[in-house]
Amino acid sequence: MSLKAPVSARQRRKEARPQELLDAALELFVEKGFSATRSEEVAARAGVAKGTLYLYFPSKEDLLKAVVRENLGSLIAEGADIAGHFEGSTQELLVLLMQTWWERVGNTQASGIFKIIITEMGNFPDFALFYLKEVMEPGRALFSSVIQRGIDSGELRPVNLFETVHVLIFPMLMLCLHKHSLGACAGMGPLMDPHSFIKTHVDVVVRGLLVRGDDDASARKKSTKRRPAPQ
Amino acid sequence: MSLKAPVSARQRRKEARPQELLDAALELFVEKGFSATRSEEVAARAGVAKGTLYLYFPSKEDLLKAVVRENLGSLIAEGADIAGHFEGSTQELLVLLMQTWWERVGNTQASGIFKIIITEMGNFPDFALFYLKEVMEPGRALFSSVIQRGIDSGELRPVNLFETVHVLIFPMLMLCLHKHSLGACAGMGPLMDPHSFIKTHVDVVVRGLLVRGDDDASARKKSTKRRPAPQ
Amino acid sequence: MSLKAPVSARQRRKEARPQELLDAALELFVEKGFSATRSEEVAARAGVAKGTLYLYFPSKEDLLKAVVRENLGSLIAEGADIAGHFEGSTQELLVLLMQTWWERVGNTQASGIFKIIITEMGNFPDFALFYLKEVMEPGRALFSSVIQRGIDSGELRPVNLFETVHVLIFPMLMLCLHKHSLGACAGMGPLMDPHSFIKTHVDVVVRGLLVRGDDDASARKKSTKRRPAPQ
Amino acid sequence: MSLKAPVSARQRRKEARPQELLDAALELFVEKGFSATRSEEVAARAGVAKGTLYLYFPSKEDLLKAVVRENLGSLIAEGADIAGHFEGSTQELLVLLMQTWWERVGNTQASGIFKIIITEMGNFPDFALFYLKEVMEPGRALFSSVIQRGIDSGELRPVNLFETVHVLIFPMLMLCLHKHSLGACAGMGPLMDPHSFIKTHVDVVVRGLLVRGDDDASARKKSTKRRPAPQ
DNA sequence: AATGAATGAGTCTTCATTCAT
DNA sequence: GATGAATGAAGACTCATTCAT
Repeated sequence: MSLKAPVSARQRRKEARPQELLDAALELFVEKGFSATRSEEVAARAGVAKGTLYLYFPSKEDLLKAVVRENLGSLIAEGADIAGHFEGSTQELLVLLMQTWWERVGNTQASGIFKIIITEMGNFPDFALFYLKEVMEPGRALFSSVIQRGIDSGELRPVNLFETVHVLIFPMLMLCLHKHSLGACAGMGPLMDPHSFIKTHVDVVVRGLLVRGDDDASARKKSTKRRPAPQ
Repeated sequence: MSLKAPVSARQRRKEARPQELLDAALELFVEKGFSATRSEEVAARAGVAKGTLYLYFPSKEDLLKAVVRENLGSLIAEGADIAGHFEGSTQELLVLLMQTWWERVGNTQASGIFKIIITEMGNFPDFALFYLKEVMEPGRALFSSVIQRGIDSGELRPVNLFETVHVLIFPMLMLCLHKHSLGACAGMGPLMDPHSFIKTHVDVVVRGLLVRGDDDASARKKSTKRRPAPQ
Repeated sequence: MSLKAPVSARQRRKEARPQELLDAALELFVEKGFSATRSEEVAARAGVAKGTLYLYFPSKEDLLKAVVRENLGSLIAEGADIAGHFEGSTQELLVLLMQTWWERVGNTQASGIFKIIITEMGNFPDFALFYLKEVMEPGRALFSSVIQRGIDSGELRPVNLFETVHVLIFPMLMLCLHKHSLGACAGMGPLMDPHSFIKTHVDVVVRGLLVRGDDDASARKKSTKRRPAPQ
Repeated sequence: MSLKAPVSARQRRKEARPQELLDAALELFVEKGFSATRSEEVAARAGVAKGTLYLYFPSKEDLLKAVVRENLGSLIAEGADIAGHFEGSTQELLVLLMQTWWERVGNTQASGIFKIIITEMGNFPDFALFYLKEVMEPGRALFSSVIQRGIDSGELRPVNLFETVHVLIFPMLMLCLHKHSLGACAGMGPLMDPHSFIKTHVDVVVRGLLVRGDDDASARKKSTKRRPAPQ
C-alpha cells in the first residue's frame, strides 16, 4: 500500500516484547518471590494480556529460567576485561572493579537476580550448576587472579585465595540482597550509601591484605604505577 | 509411689507439637520458600496430619510469623553477654563472637531464618520492623561497641562504624545464605570450611582496622591484656 | 462406702444429657441452619465436650432427626384434646386453640422446628413424610373438624375446608418463622404482640366464615352455648 | 454491510453468565440451603466450570448477596403501581394484587427467595435491614394503604392496620415457602391450587373485614365502581 | 462415661494454562 | 499476533468423626 515502513511500530513492539516481559518478571520475582508472583501480574506489568506471555515463554517456569539466564550472562565479563587492561595498584583495581560492578549490576534491576538465585536454587537445581559455571567460577577466577597478582607483585601478603575472594565478594552480594529486602521497605532506617560502603569495604579488606609494615596504603592510592619494590 | 509426673505419651506429644511444627516449617520454608511450601508438607514432616497443624497455628501465615519470632528472638543476646565479659583483644573478641555465633546459629537450622527474612520481608512488611528492631539494631549496636572499644584502646584506627560493622557482618550472613542455597545442592564443588573462613575473614578485616604501623597483630594475639599504649 | 445414693448427681446429669443436647441442637439449628452449625458448637452449648455428643447420637444427621422427632411429636395432641371437650362457640374454640398452641409451642424453643422443617425437608426427604403424617395430617384434621362443626351447627357458612384450614394455620406458622428470622435480629422495628395478632387473625377469619347476615359475631363471643339455629 | 451486531457467541455468553449463575444459585440455595450448596454445583448447574463462577462473583457469600438483591429488588413496585391505578372495590383490588403477585413472583423461581431470607437472615444480619427496608416496609405500606382506602370508603370496618396487613400477607409467604419445602417433595399428597387458595384466602379475610351487615360482598364482586354508599 | 487431640475427606478459592475470537 | 474468557488441578483450611487416655 504505502512504501514499505522500515520497521512498523507493531513490529518494534513485537521485538521488544520478550525483553519487556523479562524485565517485568525480574522485578516481580525479586519483589514477591517466584511462587508468589502470578503470571498475570507479569503480563500486566509488561503491558500485555495474560495470553501474550505464553506466546513468548511456554510456562512460568521457563520464564524464570530465561530471567536467570538473561541476567546472569554477562555479570563477570566486563570485570575480566577491566582487570586485563588495568595498570594501577591492586587496591585501585579492586575499588574500580567493585564500583564498576555496582554501577553496571548492583545499581540495576539485575541486582535482584541474586535474591532469585538464593531463593530458587533449591527448587530448580539446574540453577546451581548454571550459577556455579557462569558466575561463581568466573567470579572467583577473576578475583583470585587479581589477588594473586597483588601477591606476586609483593603488594599483598600470601593468603588463602579461595577464602579471601569470598571476603571480598560476600559483602557485595549482601549489598544487593539488602537493597531488595530491607532496602525495599520504605522508611526502614538509615540505609548505607553503596559507593561509600564499597570504598570502606575494599579499603579495610585491602589494608588487611597488605604485606606487613605496608602502612601507608592510602598514600599510594593515587599512583597509576605498580608499587615499586621496597629498597 | 514416687513423684513421677503422670504425663501421658499423648500429653507429652501435645506439648512438643508446636516446636516440632516450627522446626518442620523452618526447614521447608528455607528449602523451598514460603509460598512453594504446602501446609500439608509441613504437617507431614512434623509427623502429623494436615488438620493437626491448624490446631496449633491458625494459618500458614501465622506459622511463618511464629517461625520468624521463634528463631530471631535471642540471636544477639548471647553475643552481647560474651562481649560484656570479655577481657582480651578486640581481634580475639571478634573471632570469639563470630565462631560462637556460628556454632549457635550458623551451624544450626536457625541459620535458615535469614533466607526467609530476605525472601519474605517484601511480602510481610511487619517482618522488616521486627527484624530491624530485634536483630539489626542490637546486632549493629553490639559490633559497633566492640569496634569502638578497639578504637578507644588504640588497637584499631578510627573508622566509619556503621559501614565497618557491615563489612564484618555481611560475610557471616552470606555464609548462612550460601549454606542454604548452593550449599544445599549436592556435589556443588568445594564448599568452604566455615570455621576456617571465619578465621580468615576476621583476620583480614581486623588487620585492615589496626592502627597504621601496627604490623604485628598476630604477634599480640595471645595476650589477654589490652594493648599497651605505644610509648 | 456410703449408703447408696438414690441417684448420684452424675447419674442425674447422664440421664439429662440427651435432652440437653437436643435442646442445644434445636437452638443452633434454628439460629444458623443445620449445615452451618458445627457439632462442636452443639456440644459446647450443652456444656459437654465434642466427643460426648457422639456417645448419645451416632452422627450430626441423627441428631437432627432426633431433634425433629422430639419436637414434632406432640404438637397437635393437646389441641385435639381441647377441641374434643370444648363446649363454646367455634370462634371461641379457635381462639382458644390458637392461643393455647402459641403458649405451648409458638412461644417455646420448639417453635423453631418449623424453620428447620422448611429448610431441611429438601435435604432429608423422609422429613416430608414424617411431617405430613405427624403434623400436617393431624393438624388439618383437627381444624377441619372444628370448622366442619361450625358449619354443621350453622355458625359458619360452607367453605372449602382444605383451603380454609390453611388460611387459619399459615399465619400461625409464619408467626413462628418470623420470630426466628427477623424477630431474632435485634432492633428490627416494631414486632407484633403475638397474642394480639392471633386475636385479630382469628377474629378476622372467623368473621369471614360466619354465615351471611350474621353480623354480630362479637356480641355472642361470651356465650358458652352453641348458637341456636335461626328459626 | 448491514448493522448486524457483531457480538460473537462468546460475547453473548459472557453477558448472560451473571444471570445464569444467579439463577442457578437461587435454585440451589432454595433447594438445599446456602451452606449445603457447594459452589461447584452452582457452576455446574449454570453449565460452567468451578473457576468461572469466581470470574463473576468474588465469593460464594457475595453470590448469595447478589441473589438476594437481584430477587428482592422490585417485588413491591408493580403492586404499588396496580394499586395506584385501580378503580374497583377493595376486595377486587386485593384479589388482583395477590393474583398478580403470585403470577409475577410466587409462581416464579423468585418465590424461593423467601426461604433464603428466612433461613439466612440470622447468618447475614445485613439481609435483615435490606429486607425490612426494601420489602417489608414497602409491602406493609402498600397493603396498609389499600385497607385504609377500604376503611375510608366505608367498605371495610376499622381495624388494626399493622396486624391485619400480616393476616393478608403471611399466608402468601407461606404459600411460597410451602411450594419450596413440602411442595418440592414428590408425591406429597394433595397440593393446593394456588389461585384457588388465594381466592379463598382473600375472600375469607375481606369478608372478615367488611362492615357489619355487609353480607353480600360476593354479589358486588363484578362491579368496577366503588361500592355505593348504602342508602 | 467423658474428654479433646488427631485425623482426613471435603469445600472454597486461586491461578497457570489453553484456545476461540 | 493479541486477547481474555474459560478451565480444572492444586492448595489452604474446616469440621464430622474417632479413639487413646
